[in-house]
Amino acid sequence: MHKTTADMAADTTAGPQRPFADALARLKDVGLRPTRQRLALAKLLFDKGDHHVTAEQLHASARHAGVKVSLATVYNTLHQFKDVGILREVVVEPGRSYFDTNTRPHHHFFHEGDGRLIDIPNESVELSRLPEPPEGAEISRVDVIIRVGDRG
Amino acid sequence: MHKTTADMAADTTAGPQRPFADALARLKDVGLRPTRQRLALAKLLFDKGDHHVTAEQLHASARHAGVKVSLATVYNTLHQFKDVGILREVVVEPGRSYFDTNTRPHHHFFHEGDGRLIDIPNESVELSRLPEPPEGAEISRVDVIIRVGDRG
DNA sequence: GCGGCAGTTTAGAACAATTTTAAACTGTTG
DNA sequence: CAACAGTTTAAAATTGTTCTAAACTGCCGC
Repeated sequence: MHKTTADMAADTTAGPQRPFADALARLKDVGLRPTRQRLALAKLLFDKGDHHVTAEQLHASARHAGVKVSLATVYNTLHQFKDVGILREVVVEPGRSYFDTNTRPHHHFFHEGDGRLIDIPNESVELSRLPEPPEGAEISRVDVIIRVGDRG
Repeated sequence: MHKTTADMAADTTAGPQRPFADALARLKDVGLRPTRQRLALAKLLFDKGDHHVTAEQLHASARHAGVKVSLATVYNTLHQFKDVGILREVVVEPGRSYFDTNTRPHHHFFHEGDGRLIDIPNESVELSRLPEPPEGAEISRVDVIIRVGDRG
């Protein structure tokens, strides 16, 4: 009836880019138990290059791909992946979170018209002066968000 | 019973910094009818230097100051002020919007521990290289958000 | 001053995104 | 393969925000 975890791990016909084993390895690496839903979500997230998704979008593509997973689990999983550092959260719009599979240092264009988020490679932005952080605090990350609109 | 708008305009005992007339003038400038609640909110926002508030916080300080205003009106007013450019919206946390009374170009520290937002003067950040915006789009704003946490 | 209408305010309902809850399920370990 | 911790789930709860329809209030002209 259901595919077992072993069945899925054996399935090499799956992703267009990276083989399934990578998702398994990745989960083991970060110490998350490789369950059926985590493996499936990891595959959807990491088997097709850098991109951005909302929880709703990932849930939709999972169901679309025939994966039975609840929205709550998608939220849980996204946050776990973020906590262990294989995913990064980007906040650009009030009331909606995007998750970015690119965890290398980089920045973003945000298109205010259609809400699309586009990666900017780190080297394309040069920050030649930064202020001192407030007393007792240290910088954890610098986000540059370039908001764009359609040319008038 | 109630103070009239004229009564409020005549009240010079009010704000610690700028006189009330400024809020009135500001509203007239941007073409918003100076109602009792808009005047009171403008005073709370602009009479005490640059700062950041959420809708809930502004609502709380209004009621604390004895101003009778609904949360819906606070939201409406914040958005109107933003639309006419005397307020700016800053998005740093999923599910919560901050409004900034400083509309000059500048950036922010965001303290991940306590959710506090701190202004960074424009000159303290130098962006010496920026990428080309995507085809057909133009840059409307560049936000630099420096996320900080307590030193470990 | 006063009538009246457009612009405002409001309480409360409605909404959307996200989180929590408590119970059922499943990987792993012995 | 039993058992327990970790995981998933549907459903309810929460949170922040927006909408709605009705009541109210600045302001203009007389």
